Amino acid sequence: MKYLDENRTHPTADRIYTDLKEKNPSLSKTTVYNSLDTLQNHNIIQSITISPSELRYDFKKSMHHHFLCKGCGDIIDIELECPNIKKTIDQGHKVEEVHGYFKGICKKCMEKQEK
Amino acid sequence: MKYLDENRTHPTADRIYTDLKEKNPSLSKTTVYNSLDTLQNHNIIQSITISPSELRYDFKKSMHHHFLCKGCGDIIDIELECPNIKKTIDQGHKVEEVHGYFKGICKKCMEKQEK
DNA sequence: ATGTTGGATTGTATTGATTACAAAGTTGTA
DNA sequence: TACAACTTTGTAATCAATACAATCCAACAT
Repeated sequence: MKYLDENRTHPTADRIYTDLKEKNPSLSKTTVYNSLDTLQNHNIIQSITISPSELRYDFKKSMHHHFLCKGCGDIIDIELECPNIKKTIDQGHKVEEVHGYFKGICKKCMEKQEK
Repeated sequence: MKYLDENRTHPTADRIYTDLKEKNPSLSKTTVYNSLDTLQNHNIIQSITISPSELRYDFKKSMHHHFLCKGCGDIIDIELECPNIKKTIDQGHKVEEVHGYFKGICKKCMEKQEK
């Protein structure tokens, strides 16, 4: 939990495992997955299915969107509310999570390309 | 392509494979993945990363959002434009794809629960 | 201090979607 | 028919995530 609070980079479970293992060599991958599950069940973090084949984890704060750069793979927070969940609720569905993802090329990569 | 046009259920690659194999028993899974890749590169279909561990495929039409039911696993189209991509563009990123996902319990499952 | 009990941690084995790749099949053209 | 380019197939490999049994550890009772 501390790690996710200090690393707002939407890391994968594997990244978390590798980084934490440095300080705590006995750490097992299962423990990482277990802890992530627990934190998720308590609504402290959320998992992000923005990139295929792996989950990203994010400290839960105010509703925001994510931008995945196809160039460098970074995920950038976009502070943005979704203004029209209403329509979904009107159709009779119960909305528990809202995810907004954009994909493209981030500012940094755009600038690199121009050189 | 025809299959996806006729089955707007956001199927997995495996579902497509199983269904098409009935009419064409020699079909290989690799062919399905290859074809999906090709269609995707030509911007005819899109892949949806709404559920962890598997990709869903969707015929590309006007921008719309998706609702994943945690009860039955169905994915429902929500006809909804995202009104504020602008903010992301303003920050200097180049937006190529927009994905809006809601998760919760769909109308059908809600009604079942009430019984 | 010793024993015991329940929950956390670990490591290994398994699953399942996707990709890699080489072999076999197919099509068009000269 | 013969050749080249492309598609399709099947098997093996990859890799994130899960299952599960064995081990560890802290708190508490004896």
